[in-house]
This record gives sequence, C-alpha cells and structure tokens, in this order.
Amino acid sequence: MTTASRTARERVRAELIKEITDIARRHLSTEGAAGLSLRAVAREMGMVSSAIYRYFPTKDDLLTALIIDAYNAIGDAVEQADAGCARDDFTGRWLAMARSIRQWALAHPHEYALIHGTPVPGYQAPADTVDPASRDGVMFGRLIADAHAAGAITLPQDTRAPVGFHDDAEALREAIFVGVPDEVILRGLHAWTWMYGAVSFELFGMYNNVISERAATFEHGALSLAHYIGLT
Amino acid sequence: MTTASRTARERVRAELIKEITDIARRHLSTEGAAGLSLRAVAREMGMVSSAIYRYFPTKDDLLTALIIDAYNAIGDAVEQADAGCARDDFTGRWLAMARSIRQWALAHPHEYALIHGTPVPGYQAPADTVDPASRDGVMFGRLIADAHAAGAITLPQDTRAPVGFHDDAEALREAIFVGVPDEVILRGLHAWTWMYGAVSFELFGMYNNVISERAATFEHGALSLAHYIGLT
DNA sequence: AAAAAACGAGAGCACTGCTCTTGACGACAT
DNA sequence: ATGTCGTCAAGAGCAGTGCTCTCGTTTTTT
Repeated sequence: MTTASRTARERVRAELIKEITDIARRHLSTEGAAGLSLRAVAREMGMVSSAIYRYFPTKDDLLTALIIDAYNAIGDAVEQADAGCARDDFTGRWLAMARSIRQWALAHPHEYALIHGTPVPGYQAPADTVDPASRDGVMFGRLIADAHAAGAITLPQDTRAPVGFHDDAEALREAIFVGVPDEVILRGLHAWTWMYGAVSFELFGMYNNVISERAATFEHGALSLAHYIGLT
Repeated sequence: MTTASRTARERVRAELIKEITDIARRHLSTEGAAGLSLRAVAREMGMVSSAIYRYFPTKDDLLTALIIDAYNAIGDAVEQADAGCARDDFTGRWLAMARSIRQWALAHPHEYALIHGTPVPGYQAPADTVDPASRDGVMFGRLIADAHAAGAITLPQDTRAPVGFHDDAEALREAIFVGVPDEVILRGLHAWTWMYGAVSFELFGMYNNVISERAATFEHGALSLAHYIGLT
C-alpha cells in the first residue's frame, strides 16, 4: 500500500467530503438544520443525489460532522479568548470566555442551534462528539481550578452543595476542577448554565421586547455571576 | 343566527379540532416536533389527508396551537405553584415556581422543546402566542415586585445595571416589576435565565456525565440565586 | 325552497431520505 | 501488460411528506 498512490483517490475523497460539509454548512446557515437536504447539496455539487451517500451514508452522519465542527469552533474560540488574558486575571478570563461564546453564537446562530437547540429525536450523539463537546467546559473548569489554587475564590457561605452532589464533584475534581470544593464547583456549573441560557435566550428570541441592550446586560450578568461564584 | 343551529356544525368542528390537537400532541410526545406529520394524524382519525387542512390550513398552524397550549400549561403550573405558598414567603414562592417549571418540563419534554428549543426557521410566532408566552414571566416579575415592596430584597452592591438597561427597566416597571430598581430587575432576569437554562441543560442532555443528582442541584441553584437576587 | 358555505374524498405535484442495480474507471498484484 | 477488485457516478424506484385543486355531498343561511 504505497501512500502516494492511495492518496490519489483518498485526496479527492477528502476534498469532496470537505466540499460537502462546506455546502451543507452554508445551507444550514440559511435554511436551518431542518431544511438541510442531501439532495440539494448534491445538486449544488453537480452530483446525482445517490452519489452523496458514498461519503455520508446517512443524513445524521452529515449532521454529526457539522456538530463536531461546531463544537470545535466553540472550543477554539474559548481557548483563544482565554489565551489572550493574563493568567492571574481570573475574572477577565471568565468574561473573555463568556464573550467569545456569545460572539460565536451570534455569528453562527444555526450552528449554535445545532448544538444547544432541541436534540433531534432518535439522534444519538456518537462517541467522537463528546471530546469536542467538552472542550469549552474543560477550559472553564481549569479556570476555576486556577483561581481557587491562587486563592482568588472566597467560598460562598450562604448555601451548601447537596451531599448527593459530592460524588459528581469527586469525578469532576479528577481532571477538571482539581482541588475545588463542592460548593464552588456547583456554583461554577450554575454560572456556566446561566451563560449558555443567556446566549440561547438571546438567540432564540426570549429577550425580544424585554432586553434591548443585549451586550451590556450580558456583560453585567457575567460579572455579577463571577461574584456569585466567589471570584474576587 | 340561532346559537343552537350554528352550534350543530361548529360543535363537531370544535371537537375535531380538539381531537386533532390531542393526537398531534401524542405524536409530538413520542416522535418529537420534526416527526409530526399531518398525514399521520389524519390517518389515525380515519380522515383522508387533505381533509385535515380544513381545520389547520398549514402545519405551522397546528404547531402554533400546540405551542399556545404548552405555554398555557406552563403558565397554569406556575400560577398554581405560586398560589400554594404563603404570600410573604418570597423565597418559597420562587422555589415553588422554579420547581413547577422543571417538573412540567420533565413531564412534557417534547412540548417543552417546542417552546424553548430551536426556533423553527421561517416560523413567525403569531400575535396570540405572546400573551400565553409571558404568563410565567409575569408571575415571576410580580413576585419580585411583591418582595421588593415588602422590603424583603436587599439591593446587591457589587454590580450596577448598565445605563443602557434603564429604558428596558422602565418598560418592565410599567406593569410587571412595579417599583423595582434596575439592578434587581436585571438580576431577576439573570436568575430567570439561569432557571430555564438549567431545565434546558438537564432536558437536552448537557448534564449527562456531569450531574447525577439533578433535583438537589437544581434546588441548590434556585436557592443560591435567590440570594443572588437579594432575597432575604 | 334557493343560494351559500363548509366539508370529505381523491388525484396529483414537488419534494424528501434512502436503496438497488448497472456500467465505467482507477488501483493493485501477478 | 493483464486481469481482478474495490470505488465511484448515475439512474430508476420506493415510501413518505406538505400542500393544492377539483368534485360531489351535506349543512347552514337567506
């Protein structure tokens, strides 16, 4: 199996796969996930509809590819945002991460919806999506761990994480929230939840006729929730 | 126009409409919104597919009916939860509301997804959806207003609502958050956002392999965010 | 009793995801 | 250089969808 000869065919195959996903992503960004049609993609490529099944045996497979790409795009955005901050500016890093996710979502609403919208019934996320899917969360967890290690988090005293959460916290401390107490982890998850909730609310129209100053109120929420977590 | 004579036809029409929406809701709860098919509903009713268009001229109209029903179901749940609390137990009322929404969502996941999931591209929510859609939020706003009027909210000092939000706050104070300062309104909206974010995260699988004690952590979040709002 | 409106049935259009078969082309070892 | 084998595009076809139009029939209105 000479690599060069095999590459001949595999190269055009890889190119076609890329072209398909690119066209599909473009269709996605105009028609939404439901309006994505394999036949339409094939048509635009000058292919007959059946030919496309050589590359994506089912529509779900195409969607999976787009989903993985979207997760990675978010992961990239978050990592880049985090990298642009001073390591010990923990609140700044959190704000930068939150901002980057909101910005990406506003720029790619349909791809965001693909990830954080209604799960397609019957669609089971394949195993190769879970790593890309957790990149942003891992970054956030590391930030909390960094802040806690630096003594930049004062443990909130007005609530206590439920005992049932302790096992979950143990697992999370394993690799992500290293050394972080239960209550702080849980508050971190709540803040994380708020952030995606806010982005989804804004994108899905729940703030229509309620909030017009979207960016500023998002910023306010992120900052006030930083205090909620205990970030000083 | 004798009411009795006109009712003859209109009564069976109303019954058919109810039967259609009931069947549609059942299909929705098993196949999800995407899998809802007018033809399948008609088939189950022993109707020919074209006949159903006499009652719902388009699939979107059927979905709209289901959406309104879902909004009203949430509104009912929240109102009932609130009514079961002592008027001056503000934190308890908030917890009851949050719980009721989570419970309803867990019991009707697909209907919930219809409302808080990906908006269908091209679907424009008709005017008669906005009133049912805002029932839960209005209840929440009234609660905050009640609590503030009773002096049960201590204005948080670590952040200040952005000036751009002031106009929004003014409008919200008009009928819902009567007398509530900007910062408290905004924190209320953030808490509200967290709550729906948490329900969506739980329902859409984002807490898989992260949080197993769902009810307890939700409770913790609701309580800690009550403090975040300033509820004493 | 006559006119108007509402209705169910059926055929049909354009579209979808997906399958199967057929014939051509390219890569491979002999 | 030849024959074999896997890959590929193409086409026809199936079952399903939303939706439209027409045509008798029934019910309501006038």
